[in-house]
Amino acid sequence: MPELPEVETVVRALRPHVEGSELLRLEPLDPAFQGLEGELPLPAPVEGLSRRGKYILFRVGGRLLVVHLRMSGRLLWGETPPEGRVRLALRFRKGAVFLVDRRRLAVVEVVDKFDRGLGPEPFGDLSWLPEALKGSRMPIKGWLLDQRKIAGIGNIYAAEILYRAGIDPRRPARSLTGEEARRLAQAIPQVLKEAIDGKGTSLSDAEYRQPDGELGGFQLKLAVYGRAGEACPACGTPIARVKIAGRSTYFCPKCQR
DNA sequence: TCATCCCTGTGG
DNA sequence: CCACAGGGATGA
Repeated sequence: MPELPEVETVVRALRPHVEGSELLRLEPLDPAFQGLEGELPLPAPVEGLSRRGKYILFRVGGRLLVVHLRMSGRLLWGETPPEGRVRLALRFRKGAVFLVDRRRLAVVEVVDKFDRGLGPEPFGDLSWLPEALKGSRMPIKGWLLDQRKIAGIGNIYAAEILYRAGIDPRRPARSLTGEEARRLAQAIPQVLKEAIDGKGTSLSDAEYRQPDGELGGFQLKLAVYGRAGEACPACGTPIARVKIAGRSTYFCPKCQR
């Protein structure tokens, strides 16, 4: 479910609640998380809350509590447990962070050092991109989804970014011209920032929520994702859907070449 | 570089 | 009933 914009939205919303607050205890409500509590020297203040790619990092007592929401995880802030399958609670004096996860795919662990082999964040100077694409025969869509190459892009935003850049998602990465690669390098941070401004994408109300339970807003601005058969906003051509690397991929066959 | 699997729920 | 779902680790 959550890609970078959703994870960033979650981190920004939780930060004022947890940063500098004392984490009192970790309650595993799902057996998979038993034993996690012993890994942290509690109680201890949360020294920092940050995001790297799609990972959420709580710095506590010199260690890192790492959360990845995968497809269906949510982090909600509240005083009492929310509806749904609550798997873990991080208790503070004034409330708690609840991990809700319908599919039980979310991952939580405690580490001393965070190293997942992630590629660079998709912001700032992306002038390295054109050169990086040259080595790969992967479809450009698959390349964008590979977290080792660039961190944080998922299935929705890969589609939206390639639409914005006017590039066919099936093209081998190394077939992009310098001009196309530069368009891509522009589209990546543009689309992601717009999605963060929109507080993320909630496609169905069963999935992504902000920590206060509200839906995101960017689903209203999606140009192609989930819109197979609908008219391209620019040219009216029906949006096509194909599978790339096992994932549904949406694009405009006329605008994206 | 690709299928397969993890897990559960929903929608066609 | 089966296909599919916003992610990613794994092994061929």
